[in-house]
Amino acid sequence: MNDKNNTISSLTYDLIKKDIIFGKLKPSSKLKLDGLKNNYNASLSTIRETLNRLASEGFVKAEEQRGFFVNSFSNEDLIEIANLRVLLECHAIKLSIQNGDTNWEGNLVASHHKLHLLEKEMQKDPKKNKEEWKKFDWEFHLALVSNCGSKNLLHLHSILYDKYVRYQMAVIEYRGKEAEEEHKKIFDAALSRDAEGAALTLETHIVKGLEHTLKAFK
Amino acid sequence: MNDKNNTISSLTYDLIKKDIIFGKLKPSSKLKLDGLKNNYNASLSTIRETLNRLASEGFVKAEEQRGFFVNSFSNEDLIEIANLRVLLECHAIKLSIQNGDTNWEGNLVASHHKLHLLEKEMQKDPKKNKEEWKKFDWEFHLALVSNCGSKNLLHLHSILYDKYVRYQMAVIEYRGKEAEEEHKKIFDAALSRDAEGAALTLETHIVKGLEHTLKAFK
DNA sequence: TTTTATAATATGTTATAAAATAAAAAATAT
DNA sequence: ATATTTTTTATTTTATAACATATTATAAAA
Repeated sequence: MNDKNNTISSLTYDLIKKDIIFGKLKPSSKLKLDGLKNNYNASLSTIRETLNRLASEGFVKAEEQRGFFVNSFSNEDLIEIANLRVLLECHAIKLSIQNGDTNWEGNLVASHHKLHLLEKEMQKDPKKNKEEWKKFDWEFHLALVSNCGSKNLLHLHSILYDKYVRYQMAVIEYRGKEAEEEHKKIFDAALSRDAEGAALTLETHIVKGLEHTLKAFK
Repeated sequence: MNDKNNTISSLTYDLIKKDIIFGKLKPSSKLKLDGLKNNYNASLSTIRETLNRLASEGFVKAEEQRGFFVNSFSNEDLIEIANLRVLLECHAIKLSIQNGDTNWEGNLVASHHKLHLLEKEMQKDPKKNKEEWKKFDWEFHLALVSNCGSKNLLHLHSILYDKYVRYQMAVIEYRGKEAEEEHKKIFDAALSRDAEGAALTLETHIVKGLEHTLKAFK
């Protein structure tokens, strides 16, 4: 998401997207234009613009003449998203590590450190601060792939990440220590420029997360 | 693109997208709201909705307070798109072949046959009917991957295909006999359920197309 | 080159109308 | 009497137009 919101449109977009990802707007629920108009303080056209954008990214489903709905949850969808994330993110991390420079490395160290600190806190208080966790987890995963050299790839990846995380946010339990160790392993492999190793660990990381979320849904 | 256009919005979307892909709306050109409003017979809000959708798919670039532009061409962008297409389409074709059933096979035979007929015509008259060629080429490539079992993957693939083809459409020369033979090879491999072989030939097919387009741009 | 004035354009809201869908009520058949 | 269909009513989406404001682009002057 953009740091600055110069326009009401981009602000509304960020707000609604966030509310979808964090479950304030529930899966499958109807997004009534008039309601949104009031809740987000924007005009009808602005709301429609926003929903159209979110629909083409796949957070919202647009049914012609019937309106907009928050995209529903399903096991198949989650599995698809996780698999795609594996495909793209593992590809990207390999490229990124191969191209990696000092700047990239510095950024990576910083983001892992911040994530690590938060994860330690979360082991005391597991349901604390989902938003903050999402931010740091994202920044770490972004740092890993940021040097892949493909804007198109990074863009697709960021959307898939958000879709994946929406499912995670719907689950109560934090995966905890296990995920933390995986992060550390990926981090170490990346620093030692072990592209294959990093990609493999990243894959298990995502797949384990998938399994954890699937289990919680059943 | 949708078969039916129940709403002005979806019609306008199809028309503008088509005009971008086939170069009627030139890369980097400004998309003035008032102009589009008149050319596509839609209201301002409808035009803005459309452009927002196209922007989040990456056909249009939205610059806040400055308006909308047709996404520009660059070698890097084309290379990124081709590489992503390889990554996704080769992954999808392998899954699709593994899952392939009779229905899939029938559809594949039909679409390859139609493409083949058109390609023979195009060898006589190479710059004929780009739109039709795009349609049949798309239907063949879609048939190949259609059984991959992932809606999310198919959706991403369709967008990448369109982006890739936009570059191809900007090039005068048709690649001809070479591309035709590659299609045949992919087709044969798919029918004999040789997933790896099909994926490898598909990769060369896309990469050769990339090289051809890059050469034409220089 | 910088500043100022003007024109053009994008952004945003409101009001309004038409078309389609959804919900409720009435009528028909089982 | 219950279930199903049809009709009516209400709600909602889609679409346009008119309008106000803010920003950017252009041209002229300092």
